Amino acid sequence: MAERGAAQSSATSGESLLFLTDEQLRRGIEAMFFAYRGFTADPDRILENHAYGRAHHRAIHFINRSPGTTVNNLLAILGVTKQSLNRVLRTLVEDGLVESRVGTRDKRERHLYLTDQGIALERELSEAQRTRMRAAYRAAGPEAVAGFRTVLEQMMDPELRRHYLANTEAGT
Amino acid sequence: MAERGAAQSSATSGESLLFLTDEQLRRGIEAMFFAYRGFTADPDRILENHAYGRAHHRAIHFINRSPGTTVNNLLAILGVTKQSLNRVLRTLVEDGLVESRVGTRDKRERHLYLTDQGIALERELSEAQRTRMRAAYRAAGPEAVAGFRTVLEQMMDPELRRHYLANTEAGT
DNA sequence: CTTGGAAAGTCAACAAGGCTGACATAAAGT
DNA sequence: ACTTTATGTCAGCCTTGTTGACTTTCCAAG
Repeated sequence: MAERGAAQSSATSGESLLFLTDEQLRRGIEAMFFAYRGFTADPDRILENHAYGRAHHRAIHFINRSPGTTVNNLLAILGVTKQSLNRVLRTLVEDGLVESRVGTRDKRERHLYLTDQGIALERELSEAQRTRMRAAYRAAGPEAVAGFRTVLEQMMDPELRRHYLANTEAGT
Repeated sequence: MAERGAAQSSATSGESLLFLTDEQLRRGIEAMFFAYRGFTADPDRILENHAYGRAHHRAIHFINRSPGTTVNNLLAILGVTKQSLNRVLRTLVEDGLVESRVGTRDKRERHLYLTDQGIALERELSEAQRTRMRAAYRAAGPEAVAGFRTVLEQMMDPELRRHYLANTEAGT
């Protein structure tokens, strides 16, 4: 009962729009919630042993993706304040996981690189995450994976979608 | 360069396993990251106006999904400590969005219900979230949506998958 | 060459929302 | 009667986000 809204138009159109009912949308919302929990669970466990948090993981991930990226660029991707990011970067630099090099062209900029130690932690974290993702992909099959990626891309803010698409092959 | 691991077996097997390469997995990981940001962006904006946070949203969502649910049940779904959840529930009850009724069969239990005011906020939040999800679903199409849901379900911890599957039609 | 503004860093203070540990109460179960 | 379960609460801690103010560095335009 009480399934209003988009569901109604399914009779209007030729094709079935049942996948747009509020009920189906609610299912999708909960799927995102529960899946994201699984998505972060493995890295979170590893980070505990290193006295780091999810914020450190994010920084490490994107520095690894685009070595030499600037702080400003990272800020745009992560969407936090520079104070927040700086606190995380400082501990990573102090602990010898990240190197911050003054820019050659523009010496105001700091270019960020993972050290060997940083690379090691990145591997540990991303391998755990990939293992879960790989199992999910394998179980779901290639067509499901294509749909998965399509829907996720559509859910992004346009601003962030740029960052997602930006590294199709080059950045690594 | 340097695309090792699962990619290799693509030649071994008959079907293409290119969707299991580390590069494709990394893309999926970033898709989850950026999409989840979009997923929470709209409700977060609304919550700010009401001086609530994401934790309140989660509680409201699952109480709405399963009216009369107990505190213990909510704890299992949300995966936080009772102290953490209690802090959130207390403010929601004080503000008149949630009603906590002593159980009839077992008087130790508290059954949680949204008040009219709580229902109003839930609508506002979920409608914002559904609007984005609906746009993404519509743009991606039904087959992509099916794949999306399949992969997400595979990514969940088995324990949480139970809660996801538990309310196929009944709970609402 | 000076000056305006951008990029980056820092300090202080605060809030949300996690956590642990300890303890209280009521009710159910044995 | 005793134990276990469900819930609530107090105190204190941590991470990670926030704002605001301020400094340093340095490019670039006047």
